[in-house]
Amino acid sequence: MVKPTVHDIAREAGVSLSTVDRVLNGRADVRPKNAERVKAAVRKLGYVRDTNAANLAKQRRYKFAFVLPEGPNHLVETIVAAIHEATWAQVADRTEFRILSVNAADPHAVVDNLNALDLSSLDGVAIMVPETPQVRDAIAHIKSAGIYVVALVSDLPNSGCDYFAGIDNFSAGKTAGALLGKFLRNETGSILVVTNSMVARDSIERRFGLDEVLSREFPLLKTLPTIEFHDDAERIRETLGHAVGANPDLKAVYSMGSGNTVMLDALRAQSGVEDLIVIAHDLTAVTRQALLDGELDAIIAQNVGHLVRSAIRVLRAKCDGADIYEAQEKIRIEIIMRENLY
Amino acid sequence: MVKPTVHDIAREAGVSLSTVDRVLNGRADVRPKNAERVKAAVRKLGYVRDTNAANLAKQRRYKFAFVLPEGPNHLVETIVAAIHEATWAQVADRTEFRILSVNAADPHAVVDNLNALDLSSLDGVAIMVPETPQVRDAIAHIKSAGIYVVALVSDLPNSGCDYFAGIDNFSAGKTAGALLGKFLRNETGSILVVTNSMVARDSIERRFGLDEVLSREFPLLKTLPTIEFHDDAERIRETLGHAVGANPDLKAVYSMGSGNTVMLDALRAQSGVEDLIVIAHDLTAVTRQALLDGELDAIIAQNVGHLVRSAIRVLRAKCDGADIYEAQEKIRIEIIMRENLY
DNA sequence: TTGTACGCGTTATCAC
DNA sequence: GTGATAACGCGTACAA
Repeated sequence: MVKPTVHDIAREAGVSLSTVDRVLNGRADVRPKNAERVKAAVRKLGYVRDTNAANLAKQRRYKFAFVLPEGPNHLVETIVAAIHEATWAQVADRTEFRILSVNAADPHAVVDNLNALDLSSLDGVAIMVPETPQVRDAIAHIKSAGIYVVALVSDLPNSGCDYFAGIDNFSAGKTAGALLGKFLRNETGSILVVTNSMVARDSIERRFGLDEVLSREFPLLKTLPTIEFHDDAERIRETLGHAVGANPDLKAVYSMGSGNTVMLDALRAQSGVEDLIVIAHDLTAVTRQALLDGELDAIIAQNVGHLVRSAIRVLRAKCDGADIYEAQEKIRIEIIMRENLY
Repeated sequence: MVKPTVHDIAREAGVSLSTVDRVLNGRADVRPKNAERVKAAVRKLGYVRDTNAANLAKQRRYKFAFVLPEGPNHLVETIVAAIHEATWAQVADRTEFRILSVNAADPHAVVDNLNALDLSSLDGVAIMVPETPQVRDAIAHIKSAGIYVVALVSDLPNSGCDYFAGIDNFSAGKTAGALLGKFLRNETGSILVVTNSMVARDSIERRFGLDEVLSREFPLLKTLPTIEFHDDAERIRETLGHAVGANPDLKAVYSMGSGNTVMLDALRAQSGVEDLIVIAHDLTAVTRQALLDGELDAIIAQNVGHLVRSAIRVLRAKCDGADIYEAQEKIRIEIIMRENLY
């Protein structure tokens, strides 16, 4: 039992190769009778297209773009590194990438960049920006050109994307909560929650998840209001000092998003915090080192290499009209401690 | 800048296509001078063989075998499921699998099965059995037939395998230790360590890792001697009862390997263990449910789907003489709680 | 609708 | 040893 080819289909259906091709790819009108015979032959022989042979014949090149937030951001840097690394891997075969840096904080700049994409030379885009009405419109425009769109890291639930590659941030927050709860079992105290900015929906969702778990399962622990420090090192330092002073029962710090560097700096400069449990998000050079040094107790992360490869595979699958192998593409919420650091 | 083809190489080197082919595939003797010119052209143009086109031309079929322990074992069942699932994925393109169940506890049976493999119709094997001198010899025999061998789940460090797909069990034990230590921070007490059998090197390595971390970082916690219960539900029940009675300071149970079902059953039947921290290995139907029910606090696992796909990719890369994309193939030690269960 | 050249690397002939 | 040539596998695309 060998795999049937288009030739087998043509013979079985009693038509020419080209007719088979037209039916399979919907290129032009085929007499209904013939079309039906082709489809019957496909079913009967169990034909499945050999994507590699097709790509060879078509000299197919997949052209994808990544739209990422600009500015100093460790997570984005690891994503860029992963894209470059993937270039050498099997997943990126016949694939070329363009990386676009946009000022994610400025919706207009984002939209301008999205609209400036040369849609005629593009098959798919992976986008990592916050969802705004303007972004939604820009994505609708991109999609109307027949280009596939994948949301990366941050979901864009109302933009009609073809896929979301990333973790469920609500669950990520719940994971942090469960971890804090178990690390502090039987203890009473408060938890300081910090983030760079609550504008990103990620942080909001994580905060919800955190509170949900803590209030339901660990009522002895109290979360303090979220502190946003907007890239202001001074501010986080002051806030931390104040929080330590005002909350003698402070037991932990949860850093929900970017800005781990300043948070860790502030922690180092502060006295009386040696026993604090500290949990942060994202595995980067900074958090990795902090984990090794014992400054962080655990990191909640998503595997960035996997994330990028997954986005690429999904975009390719969409282009090929192929099924997505869900089990492989699922991005997991990872808990990383010093001992299982990779 | 397009990808160079064999034709480009021939032109650049000033030789014929046939000579290029002879050099690239080592088919026949080529005058050293010409061979060098071909190699220089390959380097200069950055030629990389298009594996897909080559496989198409060769009508390549990869034939792999998985050798797995027989008998009731949830981990193995999930591996088998993952193999079947991978059959439908891109990684398994042009690939066919044979699954061999062997009585892993009987070295002779294992070797008989390995020796019974039809080496002439095989390109690679993934093997999951304990290492014994007999197994080592059998693997040497397989390798001498030019077949690639990957150790799966359990490393076979002295058998000259081409690769090990699995986690470092020493680190896995350390991870469990760190988790227990942090879950029980500031507490004094003892930890019950159970496994089905300490014969498997996995359990031994995990135990070492556990003790290493606990003794170095969490001296307040004491580990009890490992209890092996050899598939004996009665035994684990008795042992647990005894341990609870003899150690009023018992704080946690760590299940190092297979046999989670009986361990959990015993725990359910035992009174006075509601506050115990329980950590187990491997994500299976049983441990998943126990996690959801709150009977387990955390699971240390490896992603079985990833493990299987990785073994397949590595075997294929070996067959193709291609590089292995290490970052993708690394199997991570996962910490799974109810909140980040997938 | 059909025929056939094409893309890529491989394999086999037959000549020099 | 080396070169020229053709056929092959698969799906595609353009001329006829």
